[in-house]
Amino acid sequence: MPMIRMQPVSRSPAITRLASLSPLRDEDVAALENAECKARKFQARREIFSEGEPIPEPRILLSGWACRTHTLSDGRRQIISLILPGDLIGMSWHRSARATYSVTPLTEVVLYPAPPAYPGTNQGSLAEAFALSKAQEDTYLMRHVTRLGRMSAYERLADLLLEIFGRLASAGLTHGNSFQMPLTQETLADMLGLTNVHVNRTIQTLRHNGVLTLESRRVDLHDITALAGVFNARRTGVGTP
Amino acid sequence: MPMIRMQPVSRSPAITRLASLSPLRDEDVAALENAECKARKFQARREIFSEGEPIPEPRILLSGWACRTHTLSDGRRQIISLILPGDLIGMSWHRSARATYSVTPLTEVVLYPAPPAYPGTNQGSLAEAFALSKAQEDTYLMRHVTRLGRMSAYERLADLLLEIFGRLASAGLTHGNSFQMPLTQETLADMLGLTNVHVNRTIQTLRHNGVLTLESRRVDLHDITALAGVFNARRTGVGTP
DNA sequence: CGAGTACTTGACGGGCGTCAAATGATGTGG
DNA sequence: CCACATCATTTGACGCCCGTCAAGTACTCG
Repeated sequence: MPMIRMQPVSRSPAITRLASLSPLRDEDVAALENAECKARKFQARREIFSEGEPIPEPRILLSGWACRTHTLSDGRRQIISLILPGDLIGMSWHRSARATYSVTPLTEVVLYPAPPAYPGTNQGSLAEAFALSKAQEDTYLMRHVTRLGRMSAYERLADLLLEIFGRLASAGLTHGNSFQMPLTQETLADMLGLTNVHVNRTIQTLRHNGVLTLESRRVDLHDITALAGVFNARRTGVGTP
Repeated sequence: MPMIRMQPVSRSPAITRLASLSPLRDEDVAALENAECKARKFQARREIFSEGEPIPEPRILLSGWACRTHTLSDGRRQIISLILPGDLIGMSWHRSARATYSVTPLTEVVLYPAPPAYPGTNQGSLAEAFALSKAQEDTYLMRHVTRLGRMSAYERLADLLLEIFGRLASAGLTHGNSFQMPLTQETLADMLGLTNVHVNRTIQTLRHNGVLTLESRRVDLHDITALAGVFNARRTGVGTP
């Protein structure tokens, strides 16, 4: 039998995820793997950079989970977006702009500098992957707005878990219908605009309805296609109903 | 007395706003004014483009108000962001990406093509203004998430009006503490994740508390500095409290 | 002048916040 | 290896903010 050329299984989740956006050339993969020697580790809850500071050089999240947060003067905290392996940190439209959010690891994380393939400079496949990653990020942010503005607690949680599942799947971090989720219920509450108590009750309901299993930081979504159907956006495009 | 060189008062709000981001050279202003001959008018509520469609060429909003919206399959509608004079429409990280939102005029609007000064290609002041505009847009989107996730109806409304005031001010569209706001209470509700009924009650309370006057589409914020103080973000940057 | 749209107000109910406490998990030091 | 502190999860009681339903009042426009 002839040998079949396969994706190396050793490829990191971060690279898997970027390659899912735009098929990477060997040189791109090499550039990414090269940069990994400059990887740096950050502890959970120790802010990587904070609101008001200049945004540091663009980096890629190699492993672990992080988030962008915004905190009001009285301490209320809102998680703006999740940052998962393969996501970009600190790549913005304007280099010298100051951060209007903080980036905080939710677990121990490893970051490394993004190879210089900024979108627009050339049209290599890595630049394309970066551009698509940012475009996707915008989309998730907008979905998050809809989630917070127009969904019930029950829907918010289900919708968020679906998003996380999809994102982790593109990094090869899911197994069947399940994945590891290192978020406390308090963190989920800060994402979803709820309290930890109500997140807990909502999880109970989801469990009771057979939608998911959630134990020891592992989520199993029992019927992903059914769930996904519930949240499909209308695509009519004929003005307000 | 010697003549003093002044900004031409005839400058459009859109150009005023872009110039506030990065001081524009005469040639940039000329390019913008040139493009105005290709301006096109859109009626209120007639979608400019819709979710799922490819994003058309980048344009600038010259006059009127528009918004990005997302509609769930059961008709619930969320306004993702406001688009005001001088804002960019359809400029994204990835040209070929499809829209995950619709753009709808809230009033009659006039758009015209953005001169080809895409961020990154050159570092002219117009490209800088565009990049800063997009960065600002991201910031507003993130503030919107915090608003929806962590603020009461009363705070959401006050905070939104403050944002609108600031944005209109940079376009020269405010007069003292007041501005024209062509939004119905239903539209405000769709922005703030509330119902029109509750928006109405909340406005009553704001009026009663002497925070604002709002009649015949004109808003007057009575104490802007006091209001702004309430919503200042904490800037400690020393981890979670 | 009638129809449509936006604003206003009331009554009522439910989803979610708040407060409090119990139980379980995790980790740390002696 | 166990005592103990800390943190996360769970559950209950209670109340308020905001949604829902409904009706009535302005305002605009053909």
